[in-house]
Amino acid sequence: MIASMRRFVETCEAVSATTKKTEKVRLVSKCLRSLPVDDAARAAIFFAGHAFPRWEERTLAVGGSLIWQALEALSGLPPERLSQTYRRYGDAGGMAEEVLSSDNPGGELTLRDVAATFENLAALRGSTQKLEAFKQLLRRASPGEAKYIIKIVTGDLRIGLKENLVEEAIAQTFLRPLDLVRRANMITADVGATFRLAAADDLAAARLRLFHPIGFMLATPAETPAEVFESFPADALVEDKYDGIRAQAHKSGRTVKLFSRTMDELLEFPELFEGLAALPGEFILDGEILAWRDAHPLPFRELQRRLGRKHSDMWLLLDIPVNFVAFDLLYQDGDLLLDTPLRERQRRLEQLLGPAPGAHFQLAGSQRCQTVEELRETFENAILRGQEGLMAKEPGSPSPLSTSS
DNA sequence: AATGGCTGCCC
DNA sequence: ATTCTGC
DNA sequence: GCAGAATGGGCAGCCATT
Repeated sequence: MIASMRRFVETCEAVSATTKKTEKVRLVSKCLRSLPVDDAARAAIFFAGHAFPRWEERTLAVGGSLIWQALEALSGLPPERLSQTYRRYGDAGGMAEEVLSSDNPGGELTLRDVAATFENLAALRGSTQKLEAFKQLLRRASPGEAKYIIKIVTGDLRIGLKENLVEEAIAQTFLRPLDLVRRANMITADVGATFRLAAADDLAAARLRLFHPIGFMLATPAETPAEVFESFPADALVEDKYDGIRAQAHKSGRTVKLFSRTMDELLEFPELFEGLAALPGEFILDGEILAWRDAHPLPFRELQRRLGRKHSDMWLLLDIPVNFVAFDLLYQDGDLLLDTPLRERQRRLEQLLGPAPGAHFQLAGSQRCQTVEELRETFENAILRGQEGLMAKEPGSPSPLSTSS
């Protein structure tokens, strides 16, 4: 019985060695199948290049510098040699594998060990403590294991495998419909949890939890109005493309939480909470937070100054006012609306916000365009109003496929 | 107390 | 976020 | 056309150093 971390590394190497997606999926599936459920769930997260489930806010705060220091200490090599090796790989993981002692057979580490060390690293304070703990982990690892530990720490395996393919591997492992797997993963935002649900044949039971962010629908760019109509032949619903911060608003009772696209809680905009709390019922809104003054959006740069602050500064709060522009309704009073046509979601959204959304709130004005000329005009108009571009959506689409132009 | 490096997170 | 690349 | 890889700018907080 080989230790689970070694199996993980062998699979990564094999995945890296092929360019075929189906082969990658097969390899990952085989690995997941061979592991006990707890380990497989951890492996699924690691395969996706994450140290923790996506919805979690914990971070390791171990970056290039700390990795460098650890490798310098463990290899005993001079910085020039390290730089040389780094340049050859362009990747700290690859560098580690070459630079660390190949006398170290490793092979004893389990995925559980690695996960436990990540927990520890996240909990430790200060780079000094983190460096020590990190070096200890690498000392227990073979060069190959160190390579992938570092890749996970830097948040990217770079072996042509992303969470998308891990979802496919999960579907294949248990012969579940891929849609169901993707849906469960969107709801849980935790590919390890998704693995468990699939293993238990319980994917359909994945339940939305308010105040746990769900996956965001991302946009794909389009160059011209004509391209938009290639995607949506009939007609398109068009909104301004806002240059702000994408945010998901969860509300139930008097409780309100905002989440960023990376599923971190946004605490920097307290003036938005009251208005959201005052709206009726339970819901999840999708929208954009904009710096906004005198009926005009401010440049993103302004808004950015309010980001990342632990304590909201009253001056800044007055200096850079914000609005929440709602453009979608993903959940309302027990109904998950992911499969509901956009028209219907927008109808419910309008209803929810009412004719006069409170201060700090706007409903994204969506306009229907049926010809290329119409769309071109709307686009030019948007630019004149200081917008970045347009978002185009298909009225009947369940999940908003969006474009800018 | 001030500075600068590092890290993370927005786009 | 954008841009590039390989399939 | 797509998914994945590679890259960039700018901000704030935290920690180590001085």
